[in-house]
Amino acid sequence: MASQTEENYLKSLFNMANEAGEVNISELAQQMQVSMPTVNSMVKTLQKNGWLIYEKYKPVILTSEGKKEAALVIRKHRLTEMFLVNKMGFGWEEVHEIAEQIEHIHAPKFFERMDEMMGHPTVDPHGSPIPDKLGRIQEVNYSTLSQCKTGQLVVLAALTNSSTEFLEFLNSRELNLGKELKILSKESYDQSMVVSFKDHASETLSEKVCDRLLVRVVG
Amino acid sequence: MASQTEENYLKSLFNMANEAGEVNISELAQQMQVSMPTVNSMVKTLQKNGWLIYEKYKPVILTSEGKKEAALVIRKHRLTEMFLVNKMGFGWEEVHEIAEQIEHIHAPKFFERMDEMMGHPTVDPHGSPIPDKLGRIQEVNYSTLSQCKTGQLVVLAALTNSSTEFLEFLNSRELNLGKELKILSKESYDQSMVVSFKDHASETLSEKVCDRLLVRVVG
DNA sequence: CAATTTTGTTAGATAGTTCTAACTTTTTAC
DNA sequence: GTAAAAAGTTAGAACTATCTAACAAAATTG
Repeated sequence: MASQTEENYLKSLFNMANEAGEVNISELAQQMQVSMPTVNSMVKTLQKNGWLIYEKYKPVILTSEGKKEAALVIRKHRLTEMFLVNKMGFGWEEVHEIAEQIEHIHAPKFFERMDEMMGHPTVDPHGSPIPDKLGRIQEVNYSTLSQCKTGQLVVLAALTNSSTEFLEFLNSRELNLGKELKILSKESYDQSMVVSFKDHASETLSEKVCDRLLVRVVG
Repeated sequence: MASQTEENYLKSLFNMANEAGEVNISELAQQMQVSMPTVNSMVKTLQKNGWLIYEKYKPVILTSEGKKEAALVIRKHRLTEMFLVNKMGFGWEEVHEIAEQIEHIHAPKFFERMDEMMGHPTVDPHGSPIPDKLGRIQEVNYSTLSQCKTGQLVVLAALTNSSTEFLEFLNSRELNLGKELKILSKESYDQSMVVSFKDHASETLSEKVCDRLLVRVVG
């Protein structure tokens, strides 16, 4: 069984892996907010425990067991976030830090019960997919709002970034998942976009914001 | 802030303290399932951090800060147990191990929300009092069923032991908190008691069981 | 391609929590 | 009131997760 620290490394590795499934030591050190020697010794431990493959001066690669373990921690995290929002009344901007702790609880029944109570949700409050009990994650590919064209009708489905500040920004504009947006125009100078809500006035969104909004095109 | 290990020591110390508030090193070692040298070094740490008073070869005594810290961990434990039973449908025999982990979560809002959702409960599913936000614990003094006399009418209010096995025994007899029992007789040979339930046949309970049932006398 | 920068490794140290072995103090019991 | 038992302490070690300093390899860049 992975320690809490190991679980956090696995989670980061899972989230950072590129197409080749590789992650550099320095990237991981930055992500984990520890020094490179710390990562160096930890990847040796993780390799010893079978979670990843590591060779001197090479990027690390998760094994399939490592990926599964990581996905199961992410499952606990995302189920918890969903539970906190749907069953306990928290805002989507409040749940990350709490879930960051609860994801390390070893109590299968507890997470099973959450899952049942919510009717087996497939995404968390930020639209990220919840891996299944076997650690399989169903990838959905949304477009960023930036990639959409003027005139398109889209539904806000997920976020590429879920920082508290961004979530609070979205709250202030009443931009929540499921919101239908019509793209009125795109400013070629700064890539900002003007969108209208179903029943509201129109709103201008900066490129930075548009890059972080994942949408499903519906018309 | 106390570490998870420190919190566990404080909790045990709080629960084990006698009238004088004293706990021996060997008792604590047994309770915590570690060696005496481990306890010795940990009580030095706990003293350094202001949680208790310790002198060589003397029993240890919690400071008021130590008591408060312990009570707040116990509060989180008991609120969690109550939440698991009342809001998530767990049985009272299933919740201890889960609460044992969740009690170490640092997220005041999370426990506040549980407390609110349950309408500020004062006891946990086993009848133990839930300390308030300031760590104050309201002591109630029930009698054990053993101490009661033939003919008395009592209500099951709490337990002196909440082991899974005992709770499963109580489940098998449909003995839950709030149950009204009439004491029909007491066997002087082995101190076993015959009680009748409101709407059931009578049942014989051994001394061991009667010692572990805390009741409120109602008639 | 050689110099510099970036990335990664090794060595050695620290802090927390635990252990065993050996020793000391306190308590118990004849 | 001494001898044995129980309780407690010290010393020294291990393991996990971290650090800094120093060095080495790989990548970048003029």
